Amino acid sequence: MGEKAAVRSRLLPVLGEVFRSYGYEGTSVARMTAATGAGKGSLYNAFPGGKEEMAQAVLASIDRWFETAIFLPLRDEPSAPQAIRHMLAQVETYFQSGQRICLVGLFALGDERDRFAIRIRHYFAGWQSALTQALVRAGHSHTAASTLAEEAIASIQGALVQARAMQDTTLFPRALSRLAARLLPVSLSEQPVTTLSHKGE
Amino acid sequence: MGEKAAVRSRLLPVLGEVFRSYGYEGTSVARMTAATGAGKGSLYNAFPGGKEEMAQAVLASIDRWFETAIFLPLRDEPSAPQAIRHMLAQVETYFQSGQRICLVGLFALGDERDRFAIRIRHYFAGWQSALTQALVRAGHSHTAASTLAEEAIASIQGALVQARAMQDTTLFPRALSRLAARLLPVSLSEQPVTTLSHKGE
DNA sequence: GTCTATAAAGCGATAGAC
DNA sequence: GTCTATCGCTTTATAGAC
Repeated sequence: MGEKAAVRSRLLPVLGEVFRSYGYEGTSVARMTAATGAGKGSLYNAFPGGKEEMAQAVLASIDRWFETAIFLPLRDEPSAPQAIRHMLAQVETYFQSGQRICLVGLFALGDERDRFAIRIRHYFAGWQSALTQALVRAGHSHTAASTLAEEAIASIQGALVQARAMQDTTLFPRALSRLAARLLPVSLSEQPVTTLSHKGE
Repeated sequence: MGEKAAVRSRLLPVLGEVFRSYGYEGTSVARMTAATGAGKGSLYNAFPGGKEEMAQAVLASIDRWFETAIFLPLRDEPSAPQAIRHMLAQVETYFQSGQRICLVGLFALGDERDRFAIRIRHYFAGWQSALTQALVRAGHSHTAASTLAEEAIASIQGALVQARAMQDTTLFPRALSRLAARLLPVSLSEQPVTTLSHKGE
């Protein structure tokens, strides 16, 4: 069982990229074997539930990554502005300046929303909640913070759609730097966002 | 030929909703026949290029609708604020308060982006250009208007993703009313956009 | 012009050799 | 545990009756 879990976690990142590239319906087992190098037998041994279990596991691993890398710092980091800057830097890296899409957002738009509703909702709600907390600690009222968080998440998701539609690699970083200006107090947002690579949590 | 075009335009709206519901890969000919009531023969008679031609035609019809209903007023309406209010009202209706997704945005995120790149880009670029023109007429500098237009389109696309992810029907109208506050001068934005319950932030 | 029957290919998933 | 062969089933697309 421990061995199976090791194989799963080795396959998960690759499977994630396949789902990202082709969507849920467009991802075939043939494409998975091509991308992972593993045979059908290995894939079904690691994920007896087949394609659906693979997608569920991929979504869960994405959720875990965001939880530890972004949400947790947003909730716990003593300096709220630093946590927010950290979020923006992590988001820029994770989405590769807009050249990598958000799989959760893709599934949210499609028919897959119903199948993966709980995980999709959990991801967006977790982000909203964590960012709201950071904004409250940064001095905003709760209602203002909640609104601002909602706007920020929509801006990120929208910029990912827009950047891919326009095939403009400058668009997503531009959206993030505007976001920095809106989320951070003026005196603090003067530090450039993109260049500060992981100031830590 | 004229008859064929009539059949096409009768089928297009239904095919559009099927693509919206199931995505490009998820849309099968069987689902099309079920939704339209037409047999496979009729579908392939109207669209000899099959599924791809159908999707191209759907995207073209969406683009035409936005062009006449939204982009053209944004460019030509003498009162720029009125054109912008008109845009927001049309967007709210078209996307059914966020319960209907943007097919162009869905295709932009997926693998379909490459196949339909020109049309997808044309849709987003046309919107960006028309809204920028309206904002310039409303008194913004060209660079400010361009930035604001980019932000507005991202906010709309992002709010559609977010609304579906959270399954929250109040989210999209809320995003639109915030947008009204940002795009319109204060004195003019006091007029309600639709029946908006939120006066802004 | 619209239908049904059918073809050829690909799909997810399983079985069984090793 | 990993592979290949294979099973049903569905897919897109075509052919031909009407």
